Amino acid sequence: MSSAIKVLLAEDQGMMRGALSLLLNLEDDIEVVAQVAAGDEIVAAALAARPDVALLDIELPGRSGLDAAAELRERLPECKVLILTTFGRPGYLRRAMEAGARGFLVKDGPVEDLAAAIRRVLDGHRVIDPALAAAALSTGPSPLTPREQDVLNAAADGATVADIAARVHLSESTVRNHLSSAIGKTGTRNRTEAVRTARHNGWL
Amino acid sequence: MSSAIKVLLAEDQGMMRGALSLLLNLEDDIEVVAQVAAGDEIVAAALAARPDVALLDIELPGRSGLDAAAELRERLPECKVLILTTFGRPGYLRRAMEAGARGFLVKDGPVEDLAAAIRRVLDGHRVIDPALAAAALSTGPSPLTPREQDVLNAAADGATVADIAARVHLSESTVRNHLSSAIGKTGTRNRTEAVRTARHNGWL
DNA sequence: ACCCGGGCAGGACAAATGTCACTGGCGGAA
DNA sequence: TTCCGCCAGTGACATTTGTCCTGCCCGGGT
Repeated sequence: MSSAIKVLLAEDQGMMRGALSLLLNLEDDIEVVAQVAAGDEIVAAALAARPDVALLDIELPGRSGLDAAAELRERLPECKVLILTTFGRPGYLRRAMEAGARGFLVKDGPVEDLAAAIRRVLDGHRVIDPALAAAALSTGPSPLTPREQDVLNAAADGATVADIAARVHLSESTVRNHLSSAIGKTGTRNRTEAVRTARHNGWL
Repeated sequence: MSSAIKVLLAEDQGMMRGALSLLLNLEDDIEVVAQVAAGDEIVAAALAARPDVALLDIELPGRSGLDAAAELRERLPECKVLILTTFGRPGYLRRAMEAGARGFLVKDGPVEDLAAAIRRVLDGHRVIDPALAAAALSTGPSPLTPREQDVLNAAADGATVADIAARVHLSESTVRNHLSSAIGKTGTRNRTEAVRTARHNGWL
């Protein structure tokens, strides 16, 4: 093989990262040329290593993999992005596509899928679980406005209205209104349930 | 090698399970003789395959790995249990030790640790991250009574007092009392925070 | 025998939460 | 321009939540 496929691997869990890296290197047409554990290291590492494919987790410390994917499209368009995530949330898939990702894998499927997906993506194909795609389409895009997302995020760990207001720099009244609106849009009964379903749909 | 170390692997995430399995099988003194994805399949698989070491995740569908570990000690005492978990919660470590586990690994560390830990555990040693052990000791055991844990669990997804009362078969008054008590013991301000810190400490 | 912790339950009360109506500013689309 | 959605804020209101106090039952330990 004159030129192996160069892969960048972004994954925070050490054991997972190490195992995937070893595994991919066993394939004789794939070479892991960079590994990072944090989202804010992705772009710099990619610019240095010039991978053909970037294999990105979404939930990473420092910066979301989706975020990094969007910047990669600008700065290194020849690098194809393949998202590899624990959760097949409809909103994640939608945002991944909007960020220019070429494929979307969940960490459930068999490992064999991984190398195959990398090759298919490099060939210009898209790799998406059909069931997941259907779910994403049926769920529709997020109904939450940016502020509502902010407030829900701030409310996620049990903060009081006063806490949230301080964190987001809003009046308590406004926070209450945004929370109420988010509860309404998610069809739930309180902020905790609202956070739950928003998370479940990948809206946060 | 006349007799390789026989390992049972319990892990719900398909990609992780596959990768670890392949990886361990690369070691010429280790053989993965059984793989399960659910907690309630562990004991049956172990009785059938008679592994030397059981590598168990904690958070599994069907049944907790800690639970299964306790039963394994009864039914297959010659099989050493090694816990492999995402979260190094103090309470998890404590419960793992009480369930008779011989080792406790978090999925962060390097993959190389894994095979080494398996060999050490088989040799009769215990494998525990010293920092984690210190945290477990300093945090102390769970202050929550069984009922308080039930109620917190039922409250975790945003259920109202009425919902919880119905789920746990208690009066609303009693639920409020248990919640208030749990909030006090965790040093928090509301049920959401109480659930958070109880989870964080591995008390649920 | 006693006390004590856990469990269960009810009532009363203050505080936090969720809802609603209404105001106004802003920017984009028709 | 007018309309509409998002944003920000206020005030009033009903509901929920959290706290505290009371009482009772039980089982284990001293």
